[in-house]
Amino acid sequence: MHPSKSAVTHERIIHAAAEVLAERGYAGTRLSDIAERAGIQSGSLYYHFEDRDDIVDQVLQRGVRETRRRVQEAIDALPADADHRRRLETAIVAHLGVILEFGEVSSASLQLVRQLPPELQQRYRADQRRYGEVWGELIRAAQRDGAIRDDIDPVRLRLLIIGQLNWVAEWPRTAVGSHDELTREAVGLIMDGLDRGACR
Amino acid sequence: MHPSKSAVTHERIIHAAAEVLAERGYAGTRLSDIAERAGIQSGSLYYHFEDRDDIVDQVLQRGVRETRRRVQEAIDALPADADHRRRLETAIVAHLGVILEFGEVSSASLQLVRQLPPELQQRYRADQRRYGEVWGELIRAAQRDGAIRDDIDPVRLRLLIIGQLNWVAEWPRTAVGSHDELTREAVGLIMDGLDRGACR
DNA sequence: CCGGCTACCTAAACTAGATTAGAAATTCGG
DNA sequence: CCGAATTTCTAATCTAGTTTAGGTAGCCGG
Repeated sequence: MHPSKSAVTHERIIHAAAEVLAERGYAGTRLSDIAERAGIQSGSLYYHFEDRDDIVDQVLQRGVRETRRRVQEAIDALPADADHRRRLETAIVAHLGVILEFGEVSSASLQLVRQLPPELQQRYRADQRRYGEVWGELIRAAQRDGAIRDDIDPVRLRLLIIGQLNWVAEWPRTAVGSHDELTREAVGLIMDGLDRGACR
Repeated sequence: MHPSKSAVTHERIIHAAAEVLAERGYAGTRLSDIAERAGIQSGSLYYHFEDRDDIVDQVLQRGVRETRRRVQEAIDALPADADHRRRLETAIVAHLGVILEFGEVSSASLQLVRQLPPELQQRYRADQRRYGEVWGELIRAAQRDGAIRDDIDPVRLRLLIIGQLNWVAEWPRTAVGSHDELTREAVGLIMDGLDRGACR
């Protein structure tokens, strides 16, 4: 089965919308902008989507879900006996990977929440919470077994880490540089900050 | 001299606008919302400001400048012989302090840049760069003297740290908790991550 | 108590953008 | 190549929000 023409266009629209959302914010995103980047007329968007919010909704949903999927996958791919620090490090690399790869989409979905009308916001928070849980597990387990310092509230620790990674999506492209190098640096900064007393 | 009535209102508007901006983003910020929170009629805004963008501009400008001022002040207040780590730590505390205290304004000014029309964006970037320089100095000096690890590019290091702090403005209020505690935790996380090899 | 200045209000004009209805074009199985 | 289904376009409508123009109320020095 070939992807129907409609499916292809649908995809193109989602991608275009993600870019515009990241650039302009929720309210600043005009259908005409999306349409232009997708190479169609703005009226034509209504063939593929209910309305403006439907587009936004799908973009955001895809953002979190994709991120969660990738992080979960990366963790599951570890050998069963991988220790806590290794698991955390893997999650960090995966999360940052998504941000670097899908800068627009992920930063859009991460950062736009507050701007959304309550209706959209609510549906979206559920997904976000589910993703937070993945990290919550990792961190609590690591603290419980003494693999990382436990003098930081686990929730705040999660937010501090994820926030640091998320902000990378805001960087000017020139600062990002090599993805590998940045990843190495970010992991180093975070992990050594997690190290509790012990020397390397 | 008493602050003129106009000055007071002006202030109230700026504050109201900052809140709305943080909530709704640049394009989502309606004059009517600002007016409502400031307790006046939306047409009356034009007595105090040129136009919509003028309001936005002043909010953002105040955001960065106030942040820079406070951080700079905190550093200058240190004894002349304070070491590099102490200086960095002070900057972190000060920056986070602004975010916690002026959540709306600072998060607005930090996060909205990309959404702005080019005109506003440019004027704003200049201020932001100047603030970046304050940190740039601190970090480069610390690395030069071996006070912190130098295997992370100084620019990226600055962005990683500031970004982590900035994201706190995005947190749900419930997660923030005690300001002192959060500050302690954040400083700990960052500083120990900066420590290279040495044991505590 | 008057005139003028400051701070604000009201309502109407203007504009940009979302949405809709219906027509045109494209695709594709037969 | 035909015609139905799919996909896209066009132009008009509707709405929300910014801006403008002109008016009004309070305040203050004389």
